Amino acid sequence: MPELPEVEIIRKGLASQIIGKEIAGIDVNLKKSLQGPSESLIGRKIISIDRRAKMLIFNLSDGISLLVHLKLTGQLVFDKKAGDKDGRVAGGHPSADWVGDLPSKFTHVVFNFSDGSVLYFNDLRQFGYIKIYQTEELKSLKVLNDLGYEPFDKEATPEYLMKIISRRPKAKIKQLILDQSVLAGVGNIYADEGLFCAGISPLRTAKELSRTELEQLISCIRKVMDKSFEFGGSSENTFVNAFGEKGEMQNHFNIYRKAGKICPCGGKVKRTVVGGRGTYYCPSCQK
DNA sequence: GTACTTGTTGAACG
DNA sequence: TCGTTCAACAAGTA
Repeated sequence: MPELPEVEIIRKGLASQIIGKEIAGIDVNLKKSLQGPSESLIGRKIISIDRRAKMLIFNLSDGISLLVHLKLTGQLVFDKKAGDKDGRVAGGHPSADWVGDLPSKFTHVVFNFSDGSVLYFNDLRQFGYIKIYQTEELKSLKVLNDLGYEPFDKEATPEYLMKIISRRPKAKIKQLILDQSVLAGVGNIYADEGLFCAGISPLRTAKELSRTELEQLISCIRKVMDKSFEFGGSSENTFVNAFGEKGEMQNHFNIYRKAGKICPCGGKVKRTVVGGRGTYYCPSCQK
């Protein structure tokens, strides 16, 4: 499930390949996966790719933008040549090809570029989407405007969090950092890993945290995300980069999905539920 | 066969 | 109006 680091990895990978390419044709196999007048995209070029939280924004020529959310199982995979997955490997990377032949039965949208290359949108659980907008419309789009600062923004400070906490005195710290209007781009994995790194229990009421603890937490979320960039993202579920390759971060989790395992501190990792989400923590070193 | 998982939205509630 | 809780979405995995 792509969170901020994974989406950023996809953004970089795609940007290195498809900037300047012209859309020659589009196959829409599942209507809800591509919302809007798809025929209006024909002939447009990809100008740039931005990321906001866990969303990607493709800016096309003539003031059109695509807003892409991969949700739980969405994938964007680029092939240099349609029907030839050897063309998927860029820069000599060995193919950890886990996606297999494309299109597959989970390929819902296919962008065919004028040079014969292809971009596949695959989504096993069909929660993800690509929406077509006028670039201008994005400024007033609720899903974008409601987002809080990202963990790497300089505005993401303990004071920023304290201000939010004062409005939400009952919220548990994990619920707050998972809330996209608080820290945009943080998902379940990096919330748990960040809290573990900071030695803070996900069950703590946010209001009880000191300024120092909040500072530690922010720096820890950055640290685990940085680590994920290094390892090419987490592929615990269905994440692959733009070339269909898995990341390695899941082999370096300290706490996520480790219920019953022994924590480096010697304690036993527990699973519980916070805000309706599976939550992993070590009661002996997270206070 | 059944429970569970996951991010986000939207509805219902106080 | 605001915060909080919870169902809904899909489909594979345990």
